[in-house]
Amino acid sequence: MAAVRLIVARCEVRYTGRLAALLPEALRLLMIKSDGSVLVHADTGSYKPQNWMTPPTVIEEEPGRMVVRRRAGASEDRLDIRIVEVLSDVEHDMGEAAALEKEGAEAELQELLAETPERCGEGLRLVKREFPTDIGPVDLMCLDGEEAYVAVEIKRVATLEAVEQLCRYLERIRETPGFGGCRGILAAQVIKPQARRLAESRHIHCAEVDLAVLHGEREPDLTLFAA
Amino acid sequence: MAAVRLIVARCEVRYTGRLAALLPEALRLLMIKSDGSVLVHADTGSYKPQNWMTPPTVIEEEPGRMVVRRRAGASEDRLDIRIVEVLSDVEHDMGEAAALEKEGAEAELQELLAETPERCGEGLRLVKREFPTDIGPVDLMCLDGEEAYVAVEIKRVATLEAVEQLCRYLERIRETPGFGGCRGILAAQVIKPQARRLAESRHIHCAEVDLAVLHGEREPDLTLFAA
DNA sequence: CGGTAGATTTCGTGA
DNA sequence: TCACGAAGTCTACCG
Repeated sequence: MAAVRLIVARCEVRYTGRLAALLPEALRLLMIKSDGSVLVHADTGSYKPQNWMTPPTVIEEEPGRMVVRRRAGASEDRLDIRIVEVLSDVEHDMGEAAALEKEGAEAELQELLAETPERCGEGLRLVKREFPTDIGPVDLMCLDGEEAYVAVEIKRVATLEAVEQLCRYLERIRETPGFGGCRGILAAQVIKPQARRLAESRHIHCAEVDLAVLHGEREPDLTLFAA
Repeated sequence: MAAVRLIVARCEVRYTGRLAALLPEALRLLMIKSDGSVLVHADTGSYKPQNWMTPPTVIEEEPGRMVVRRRAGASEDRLDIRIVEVLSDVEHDMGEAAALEKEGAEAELQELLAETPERCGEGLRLVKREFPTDIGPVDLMCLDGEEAYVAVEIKRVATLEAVEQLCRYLERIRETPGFGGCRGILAAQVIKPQARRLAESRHIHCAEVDLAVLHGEREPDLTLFAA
């Protein structure tokens, strides 16, 4: 049954599991979803609940008290809600909800750069997307004008981590016969200054790419949502 | 005014900003908090809203439509909500909500290990917490029984990243006069197998620490929540 | 089920 | 304000 239950109550919420957390007594909003999720929201603190339990859960309810348990191996996670006063308690049937359609995440950036790899570096042409190594796939494997391999790591925002990730891959790739001279390129919409410095000190080229420009170069009717 | 407005409505939600996302028409729960946050929840998909806008926001409302805007430099983020049918629209005053008190996060682990550094390695004694390097502070700097420096990186869960973070620090520390022989130790409640392998291949010692044991060794009345 | 990487990450802290 | 690192991260994907 696809429904959401909303309770506005004065309550105290205690979480024990990976850590211990106490939410002192106050008016709060409890949201209980049909998949067993329990969210405790306040009137501020957007997006993230103050306290919560992700499914699968077992919910025990008695007057003045609600206990939400989650079984995941040895460590028992639980949410103890001590309810002092209930101001509202309603349930809404929600029916089916279609999935979210997204456009513009890293996956799309990779798609666009696979179409025009020269945006990452002059003369580049694509060899393979998701080029496999034994520790995971590199986003793009290309060849440059001098027939040398170039591994491209793509990020929406490139941080130090991205540089490290690319270096891990390069380490492995260069051990592969024929790939000894493989270069690395970090391509991202935004490259953080520290990431750029580390990349340059490791002889990794940085390419900041503009999504709008990339979009302008492809067929307009390929975009998900027309204007 | 500390209040939360809850709307159950059949609606379509479109986000444009860092990416474009479309949520097709369906029954959804809209939560509007007093700080301007707008959350769109479905009956499943716990914790995370399907669509949202973080404060500060400007909300325009007219029959059948709600537009939430956020100004942050050049890129205009906006949430367009086309409302077909409103099933419920209520507002709840929430009063003040005290902050969450936490215990058991990485900060506490660092505190406990600073008190008993020998838990990370035999004969260790603390020199300094948050020992500075030019790329950021190392969690603990210690001396071992042979008067050699040891840098300790503390994590709740240690992944590959943690190893690389520690390696970055060690690189810098060892360039400092007097610290040329500085060793590294990775201390965590949980060390992922791959992280352990990488650490060992880089001659970094791994120490899995038990929070309960550490707790048992300190003054009982220092704990946040008594039993 | 465990591990890795992405996220409109969000959130806090320190410079 | 900006940048970095933690998070009960959560979530999707791949083995």
